[in-house]
Amino acid sequence: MTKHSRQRDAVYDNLCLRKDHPTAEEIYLSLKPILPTLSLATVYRNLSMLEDEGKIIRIGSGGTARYDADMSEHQHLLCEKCGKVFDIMIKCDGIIDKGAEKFNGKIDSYSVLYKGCCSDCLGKTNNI
Amino acid sequence: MTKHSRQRDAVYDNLCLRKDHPTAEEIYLSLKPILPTLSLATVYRNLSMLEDEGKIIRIGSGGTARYDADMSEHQHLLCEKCGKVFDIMIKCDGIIDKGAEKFNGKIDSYSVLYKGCCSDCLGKTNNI
DNA sequence: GTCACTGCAAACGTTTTGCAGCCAT
DNA sequence: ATGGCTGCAAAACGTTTGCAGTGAC
Repeated sequence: MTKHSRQRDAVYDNLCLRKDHPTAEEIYLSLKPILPTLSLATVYRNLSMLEDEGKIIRIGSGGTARYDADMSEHQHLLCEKCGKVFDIMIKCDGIIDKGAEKFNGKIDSYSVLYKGCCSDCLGKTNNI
Repeated sequence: MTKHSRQRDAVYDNLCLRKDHPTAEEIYLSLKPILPTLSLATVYRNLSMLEDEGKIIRIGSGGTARYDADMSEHQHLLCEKCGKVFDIMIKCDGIIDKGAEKFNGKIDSYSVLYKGCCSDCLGKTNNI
């Protein structure tokens, strides 16, 4: 069914190598010099496929979607000043059981999104 | 500064009365019969204002934003079959401290988004 | 009377889709 | 040679904005 393509591999490899949590367009811009004919639509298509395959996750933090190829259990923090997303490497043991006690259905997964301010932005003027 | 308006009160009241977590358009459609001249842009503008005032929260569950006027501490579950959002009334004590231990910045808030299947959808055929 | 508010329409940014051609299998 | 993939352009989608006019204070 699924064939390989230079473009799909490039999108996945690019995401694996980066520690930030790029948007589709950031991936596109980063690959464009290497694959000059690459189209943004192809990046979107491949990101969806990779997400469906469970190889990457989409972080829906509000407006623009960001992506992450690190599938180990961890959570994210959204810096409300600069909009960047940071990893928080914690496991929340028991949080699914806790939720299941109060919910009359099946819980498959959870994700925690913290909001706050990253250390870079804290360092800059605390004023407006 | 902030004046009252029939439209803003209507949006807020509508959201308070509903137990589902409507989108902006669902609120708009529900108010249109009562306020026939109401515009979708006004609903969006008022939802943003109410959010800024801290009277409602926006649930960013992926594509379309949903809103909730219940400001008590609770979390949400997104049913992956029907797309509805359900309340899960739990407090995750200590989860901010836990995150703060692993993050070099300031954490203001957290939200947990569970994914799974609601009891209604579980009841229906488990097949595709 | 002032100024925040509304309605409308047009603009916006992100994401999806239709299509003809291409390339991996 | 098949059919999943690509690039392009256009469309779709949710949301925001500019503007002239209205209504709350």
